[in-house]
Amino acid sequence: MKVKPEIHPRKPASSTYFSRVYALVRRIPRGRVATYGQIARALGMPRGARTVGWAMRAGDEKIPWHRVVNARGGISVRPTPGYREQRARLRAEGIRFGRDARIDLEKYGWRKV
DNA sequence: CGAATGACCAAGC
DNA sequence: GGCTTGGCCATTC
Repeated sequence: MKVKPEIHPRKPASSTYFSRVYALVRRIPRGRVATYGQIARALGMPRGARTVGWAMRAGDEKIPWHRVVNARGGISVRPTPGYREQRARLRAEGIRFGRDARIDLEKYGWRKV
């Protein structure tokens, strides 16, 4: 049976790109959400959505990471406890989820970017 | 430097 | 509408 690799968080990113991602994520207003791809584009990486996801995973608790969702308006990170937490936080900000646990990006999407 | 990683995305069946 | 595939790209080892 396969040994599962531990989910040790890789070192918190201390790089400029991540910092830039964090800076942008911090600007997402309460009650709004942005997508990974949206943030990536805003930073000049139209195809670097995955990298944005990494920045989140690298984890800095000071940022409103819960306001970042995927392009379908859904929450990633499902098998983790973070999923419930993210959903709870968003709902606390007045964001409603559809039947498929999806957010209406037309309504709650952050357009500032 | 090469290989692996991953909280993504768009396109194709 | 859901599942699979390939591409993306910075960071890590």
